[in-house]
Amino acid sequence: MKRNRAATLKDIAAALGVHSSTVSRVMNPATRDMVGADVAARVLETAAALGYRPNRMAASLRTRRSHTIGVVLPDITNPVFPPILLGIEQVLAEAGYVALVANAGNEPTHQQYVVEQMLARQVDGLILATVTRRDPVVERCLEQGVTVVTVNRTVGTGGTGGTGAVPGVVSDDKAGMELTVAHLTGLGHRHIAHITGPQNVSTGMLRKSGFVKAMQARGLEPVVVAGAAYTREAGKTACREILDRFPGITAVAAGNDLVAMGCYDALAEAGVRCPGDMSVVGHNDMPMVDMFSPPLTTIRIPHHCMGARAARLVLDHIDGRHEGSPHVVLQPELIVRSSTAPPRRA
Amino acid sequence: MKRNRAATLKDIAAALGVHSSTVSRVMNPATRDMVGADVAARVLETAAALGYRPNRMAASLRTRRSHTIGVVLPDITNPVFPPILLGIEQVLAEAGYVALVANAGNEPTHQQYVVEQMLARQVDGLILATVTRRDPVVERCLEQGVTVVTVNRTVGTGGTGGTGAVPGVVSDDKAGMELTVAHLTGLGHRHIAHITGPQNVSTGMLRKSGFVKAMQARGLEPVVVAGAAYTREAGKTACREILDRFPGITAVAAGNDLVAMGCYDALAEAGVRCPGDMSVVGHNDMPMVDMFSPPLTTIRIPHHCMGARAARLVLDHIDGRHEGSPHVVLQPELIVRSSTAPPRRA
DNA sequence: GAAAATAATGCAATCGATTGCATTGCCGCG
DNA sequence: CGCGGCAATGCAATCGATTGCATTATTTTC
Repeated sequence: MKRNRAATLKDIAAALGVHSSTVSRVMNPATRDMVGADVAARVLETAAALGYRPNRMAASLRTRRSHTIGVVLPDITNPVFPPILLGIEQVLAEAGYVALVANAGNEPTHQQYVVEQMLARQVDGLILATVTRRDPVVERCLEQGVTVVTVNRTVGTGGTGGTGAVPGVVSDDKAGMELTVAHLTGLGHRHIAHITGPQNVSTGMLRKSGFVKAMQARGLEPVVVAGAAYTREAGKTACREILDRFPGITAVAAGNDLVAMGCYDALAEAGVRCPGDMSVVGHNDMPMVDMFSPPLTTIRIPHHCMGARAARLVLDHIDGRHEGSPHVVLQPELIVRSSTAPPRRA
Repeated sequence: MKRNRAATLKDIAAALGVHSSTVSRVMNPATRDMVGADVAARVLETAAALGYRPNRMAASLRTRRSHTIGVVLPDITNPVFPPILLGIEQVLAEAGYVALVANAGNEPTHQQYVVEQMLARQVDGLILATVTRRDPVVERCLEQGVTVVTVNRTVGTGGTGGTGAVPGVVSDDKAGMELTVAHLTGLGHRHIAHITGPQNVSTGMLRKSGFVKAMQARGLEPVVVAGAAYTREAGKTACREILDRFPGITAVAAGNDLVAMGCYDALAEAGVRCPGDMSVVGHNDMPMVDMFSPPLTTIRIPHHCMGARAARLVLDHIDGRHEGSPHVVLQPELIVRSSTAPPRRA
């Protein structure tokens, strides 16, 4: 029958006949040497004996530092996010921080609600994977001086790098499309279509403009079909449209892997063979796309690294280290598998 | 140039010439009617004007309720966990709670560390997806009277239901194997092997014993091969072993879908065709297994529901509602796709 | 040997919200 | 008219840890 209240600084202090402030100093390694070595030793000892665990909430209230970072995702079920989250957590953990994670969907009002909840819990910063090019949530955070970093996507229309107003870590989406087009034209394709992602998010816009630019640089006509969303369903619909309206097309550059999956669905339905009759390239290199039939050729993005860098960015910002560029652009890589082949008649 | 400190109860109180306790009562809907309607209205009004956001940390310190639940996962990168997390979050959000999520791997010392971090942040309860049948982390939590619920796995060896000492939400693993064996024998298979998961976790043990029981009930010889882990690599190794040591086997019941993926690898390598020469059944129905070649026949587990029920269980426990059984066993479902077929010569 | 510097520790306010209890004012009822 | 009772609000302690300042005890220095 033990005490059921957890031990506090005061309990330890009382047990040793010292003041709680002394115990506090011992507990913090940075101030430990302010107190005598013998006392410190005894404090540590009884702290262990009592199973003392500091109440970080109380500390946070006083210091205004919660050592907690809010991570806002649109949908953890999308396989690109788990590796990002993993990277974030590893870096945070090393620094003694933890992540408050929430799925906020795509609705700004709900996203705002989620962010409010996090702010009410005094998070020291936010990592947003939900941002649109012009994002009301980000704007509110900026107004209030909240530290915020974007990941995977960026705010602003700008070039590859974004506006710079909000730090962020992204893949070089334009470069990714250049790789895609280079690969496809290298195989002999000349009639290539791109199924876009949503144009209100940076990835959707940059991949599209990257595609157009890469095609034009080769003197080819870019065919662009709008995808309604980054989903399998949207990919299927868009691919059907290509099959109907652009019979000459021999290759599809999908906005991402989910969209590519939808292409597979549409092609199978229409009896068009991949890669025999139609090549498909994805974007993201989600786990398991190598198991598909055929294994998907796609653009690999360093997701884990992306999360890690984003976490480092927030932590740096919190500690006042505004070192280097606030914007990190990672280079993607082409992974050639079996969904691409030379066009039937070159 | 506004104030940079966030508005507090006192600020509102000062602005209206009332006491902060009055403001506090207005802010809490439950105590709102203790104060005059006119005053309440004015308080609400200036709170909005000042952009007041309650500091939940301060409230938590006083009330000893953080409205935060710790969720401990072995690896968010495993596709079974995101839907569970989604289910958890939805239920928590409805109740005004948020989730503190951490990947803790499989090492008990690191898991313990992660749990300590969460406890230090005063989580109101824990949902553990990491538990082994005899779990040191759970035992420590129990000692300290921490509310804990397991999900996906359960502690204890017991029957399907587990020991009952720790509430948990699981799929009926034995029933899942019964479905698998019934399906396979229904196709005409008589020589079936099972690649187990780790035997120190409940799913590994229950699926194995479920398999053995289902086979014996049909008078068939159960062939069991130990898988080193729930990974693609372990599945590949174990499947090779089956090919080598048990040439008569015509079907494999894999411990989970990742293991089934490994089987695909081993079969492809050995030039054994699936489902022609060898049928494969998975377990979990991870997203995208329908894209595999061939699409995987597997056991579907209601992951989302599992997470939701687990969250409800913690919340009930926190609110002192120990209603109903602390153990929830969900029924799995067989999803027949194309990795299973009658054996070559029945 | 006395003054000054230094080390070790105690004191008390503070962070922001909550809540049991005390106080004030008003109303109704006999 | 006076008192019980109720409604509305103020008061102050509290949650647990942190930290600037004050107070001792100890050492150094001249």
